[in-house]
Amino acid sequence: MTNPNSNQVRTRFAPSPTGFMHLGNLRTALYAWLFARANEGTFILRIEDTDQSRYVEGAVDVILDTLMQCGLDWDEGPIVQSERKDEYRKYALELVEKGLAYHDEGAIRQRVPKEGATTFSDSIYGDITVQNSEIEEQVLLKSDGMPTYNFANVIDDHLMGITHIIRGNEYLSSTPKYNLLYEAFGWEIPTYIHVPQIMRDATHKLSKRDGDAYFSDYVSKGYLTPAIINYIALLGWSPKGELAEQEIFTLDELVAAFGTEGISKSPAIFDLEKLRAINAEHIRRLPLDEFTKFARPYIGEFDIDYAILCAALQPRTEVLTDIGEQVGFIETVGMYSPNVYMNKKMKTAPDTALEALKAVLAVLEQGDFVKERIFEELKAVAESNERKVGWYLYPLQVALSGKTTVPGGGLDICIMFGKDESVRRVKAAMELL
RNA sequence: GGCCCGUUGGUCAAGCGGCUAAGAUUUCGCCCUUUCACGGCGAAGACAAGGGUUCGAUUCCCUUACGGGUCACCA
Repeated sequence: MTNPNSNQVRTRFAPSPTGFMHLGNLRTALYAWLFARANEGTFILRIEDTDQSRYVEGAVDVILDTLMQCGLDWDEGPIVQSERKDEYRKYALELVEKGLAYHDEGAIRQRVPKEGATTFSDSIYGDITVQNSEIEEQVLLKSDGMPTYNFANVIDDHLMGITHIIRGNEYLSSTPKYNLLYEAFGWEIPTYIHVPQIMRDATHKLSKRDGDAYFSDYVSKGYLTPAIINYIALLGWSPKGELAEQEIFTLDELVAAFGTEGISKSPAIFDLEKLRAINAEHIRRLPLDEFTKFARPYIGEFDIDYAILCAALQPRTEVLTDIGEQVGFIETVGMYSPNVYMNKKMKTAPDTALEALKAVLAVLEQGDFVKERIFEELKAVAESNERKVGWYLYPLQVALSGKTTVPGGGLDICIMFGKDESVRRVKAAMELL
């Protein structure tokens, strides 16, 4: 594989192809990638498929596609463990020869000293000591010839020259076993970086059965990939120093800010509200044409001014799926109660609407159909009657949409529709009054 | 249950022996405003409990409580 002698940082992401991409796994991949990139190191992808019974067709593609979509490019791999059976067998037999492992019912087990203790050091949790009597003599090579995760992991991490092992802290308690293995082979022990878990609530992990644990779930729910990455980066890690206040990050900014000092020891609860807020901020920061590209599929095809609509939609969209409901009035006004004309602040009511719409219609029909002109003239009308423009514009909004709230002002959607459609809708609304 | 790990507002979190204990989000006010948003300003809300150590503990140590992880020929 590669020379294990280089001093360069080498990290890896080593998922099992068992289904969709879990957010916890994705975050681990993100940290490993960030650490490699932040240190100008190498990021390696390895597929841990030593349990054939758990293999899911297409799962490897999901892993590759997700990483690519997220911008987590790998420099080496994917290395597939099931293709390397002979390698593991060789090392297992070497241990047997040294007397550090033994055959047991077709499998090969690690021999663990009965006495003494094993101490390992973790960058996040510090030194952890475990009595050897607590460590079980685990299987290294299964009777089907495949290595166990624990064994293949050590062999591959060494052979691939991994310098920093970044993984979930569910592996914390099996780490002494790895050290014993490294020592048995006389290999250098890598730096361990165990990261805390992502929880659904105080007592449950974010798990598959909740239907909200997978990356793809959130993409289909209208979240932007960079926002998801941004959010999960912050689950268990926070920037230090001058960047401590920053919360919105692009992937490049994360690379610049990332460091293991910022990784937390305690688990983090996944909070949908916060994800929404971060997603909303990412949406607001999009250039209008970018936002328009994302928004178009949620709007549909109409003869309207999309630039006006999308500009109005952008600050009002927290997740892309918010859009549909906001634009429903474009296709058709639908039924609505006259009470919709009631607005305390604008001092409008069903019985003031007709007079307002008459005045509006006159202004709409007479001159150029541009926002500034229409607004100025309506304002003049309003002032001469000692009223606010809203007294006219709010009824216009209702006439055009049948809604109490729309994206943008009444005049904005009027321009968005254009003269013909607007006049048609205003007249239709007046018929109902 | 044994072993290991953790515990700052509802949530994410800063803090690393001396602070009126940051910030974000959420909620609620006010301002801006052609609705609603966005934006601006403000408010509410936290060191799990008890012992030590110390002139002084959110910070260090111990105990308890609570939570999590792990004890597979799964990863």
